[in-house]
Amino acid sequence: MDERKFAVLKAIIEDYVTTQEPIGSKSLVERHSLKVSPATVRNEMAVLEDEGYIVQPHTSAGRIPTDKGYRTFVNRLNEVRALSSAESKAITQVLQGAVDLDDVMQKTVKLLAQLTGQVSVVQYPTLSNSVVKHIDLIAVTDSRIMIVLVANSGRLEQATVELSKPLTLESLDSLRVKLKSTITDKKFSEVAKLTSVFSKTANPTEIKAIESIVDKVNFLTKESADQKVMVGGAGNLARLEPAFSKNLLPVLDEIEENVVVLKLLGEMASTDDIFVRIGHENKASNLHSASIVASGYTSGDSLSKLGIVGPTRMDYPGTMAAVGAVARYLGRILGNN
Amino acid sequence: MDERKFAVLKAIIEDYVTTQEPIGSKSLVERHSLKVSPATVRNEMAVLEDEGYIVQPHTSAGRIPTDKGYRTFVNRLNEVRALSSAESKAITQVLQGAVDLDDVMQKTVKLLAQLTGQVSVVQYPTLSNSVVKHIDLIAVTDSRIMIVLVANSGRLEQATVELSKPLTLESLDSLRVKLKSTITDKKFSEVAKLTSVFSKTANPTEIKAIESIVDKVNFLTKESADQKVMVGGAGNLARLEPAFSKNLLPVLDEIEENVVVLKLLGEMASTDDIFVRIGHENKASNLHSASIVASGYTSGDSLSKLGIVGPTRMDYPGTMAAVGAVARYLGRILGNN
DNA sequence: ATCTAGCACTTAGAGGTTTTGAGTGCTAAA
DNA sequence: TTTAGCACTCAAAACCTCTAAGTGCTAGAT
Repeated sequence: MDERKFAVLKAIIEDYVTTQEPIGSKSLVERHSLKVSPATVRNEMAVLEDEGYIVQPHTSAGRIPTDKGYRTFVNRLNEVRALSSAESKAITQVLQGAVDLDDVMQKTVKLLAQLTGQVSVVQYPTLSNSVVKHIDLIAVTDSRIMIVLVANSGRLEQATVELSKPLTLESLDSLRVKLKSTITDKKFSEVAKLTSVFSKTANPTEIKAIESIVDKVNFLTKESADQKVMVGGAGNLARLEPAFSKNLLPVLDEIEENVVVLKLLGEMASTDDIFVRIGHENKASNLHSASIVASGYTSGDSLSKLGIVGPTRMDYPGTMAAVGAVARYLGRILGNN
Repeated sequence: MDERKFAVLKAIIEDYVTTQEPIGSKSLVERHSLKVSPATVRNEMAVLEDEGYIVQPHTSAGRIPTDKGYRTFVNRLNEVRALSSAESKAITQVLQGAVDLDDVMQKTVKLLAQLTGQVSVVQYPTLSNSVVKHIDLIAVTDSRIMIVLVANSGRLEQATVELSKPLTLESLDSLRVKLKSTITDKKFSEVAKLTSVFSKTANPTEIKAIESIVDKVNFLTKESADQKVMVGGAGNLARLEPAFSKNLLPVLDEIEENVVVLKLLGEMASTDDIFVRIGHENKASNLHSASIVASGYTSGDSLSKLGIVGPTRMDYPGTMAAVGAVARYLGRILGNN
């Protein structure tokens, strides 16, 4: 595609994104300082339409971009726009103020939603490559044990176990010590293997209690525990056109279920590039009018993901810049460098 | 207000809530088995309008309830409708499956949103009356200390402290032991007082590190740490009329800030009755077309709150039943009886 | 003393028509 | 290759009419 055609496509996309209305040749020439006449632009537009980059909603209307149009536009954005200094300042300030991991995640998800005006999703740092930094068993009542597990990434997992018979403080202590020495500094993915010997060596009367505690520990360190995400800016949905949010509502409901989101994010490239999936590039048919902009972020040795979901008609450069910047800062904060 | 007038008001409210359209005398008589003619109903309606319980959007239209109308309707609901057995079964099943407090809160907020179809808010169990069950200091790296604090209610608080100079493992151990013995089984509200002596006795080279750790502990146990809520069902906003959600959007933004919600909930009666605030009964003017249904719930010795925000035109009996039931079950689950 | 049938009156909104204007494609000249 | 000019298209705005659901009032029925 030659330079001028692309300029026209770009202008159409930019105007359409802001006005949300089909763009005609005349207003295009006016708003952008293209140095040709509307008639020339019309000819270019006809070609662009033939080639599937734009369409006319009806004969006498202007043009709107197709998925293909957005795609080539995004592909040509060789370099991601830098955020304004105010924006990047905001990011650092907000994230710096966070006290713990949950707080960081919450602030991040909110930040992303505000910067982009879309629904945002942030995955917790994955555990599988993490190392157990600390484990503790706490008797909240005498038959209710709370397990606290801390990863070197700072992520904390907890669970409570309800025992059918109370466990004496002594055996809880001994179990704690044994667990601690066995799994501290080991990878999360190895924990289940390491604890498998526990049930054999235990005092028979306590075997059941110990088993259920160890089970829970294994559960917490299992892959599935990775599947944790935070969703934010759901209110932004209401700001968008009803037609769109209607489509997306079921998705949102599922988003709160985490599973779908993880699948979405999982499908994204696993590098820390910014990844964009536009309209029909999404497999799920209820996302055919939606785009996803995501990026990986690294914290220590784990790679996790974050991103936003919005209508295909969105400000890609701005959104990509925001997603990229937030991913970068988040990695920095978590990686502590 | 005599019996029949109330029956008419009630019928109008019920129909209006479902159809969302002004209700006329004829359709009223048809749908409800009032044993009088439309003309009679019309007379009653004229009186109800004079007294401010209902209004006509325009001369030739039916009537819609006013805030006052809803209010008297709600006040006459002397006994809260019981939930269907399917519903209460769902509640127990969902809540029983939760593994830890965060999970309980998240499931609760979601449940409430689904049952009522509104935006829901649940406050975490307050800490001020809780007792410290456990405290631990964990060196994530040598200059990064994580503090873990568990309340007898099962609520867990964490924070990380970044030290300017690393602390030796020995002094960390001694601090941990000292902290543990000082504040375990003490009320959260007393912690700050108890730790105030720490800075005097500490080894001068470590004084700064210890101070910042103790500071953080105090911060975690301070009242402000109480201010934690979870919001859910924001997607429901998009389902409601745009006119309404437009009004409520700024509120939702703030809701994510927690502060407003807490204020809202705080204003509610502190008993565990179900509390309803309708339209203009809300002080905030952007809530003038919204109603709040809330209830306190008790877990152990702490009283916290939960509720929903929706348009004035809502199914009060159903919503009140749901809020009440969820509050009751939540208290039961957390109180562990 | 109530209730109700009947009727004249009101009016938002549904349905239909006209007008407008932004946009197009094509042709022919620059 | 670009552009001015022009006939053509069509969604949406503006306007108009008519309908139907609703009302209040009056006078007769219970």
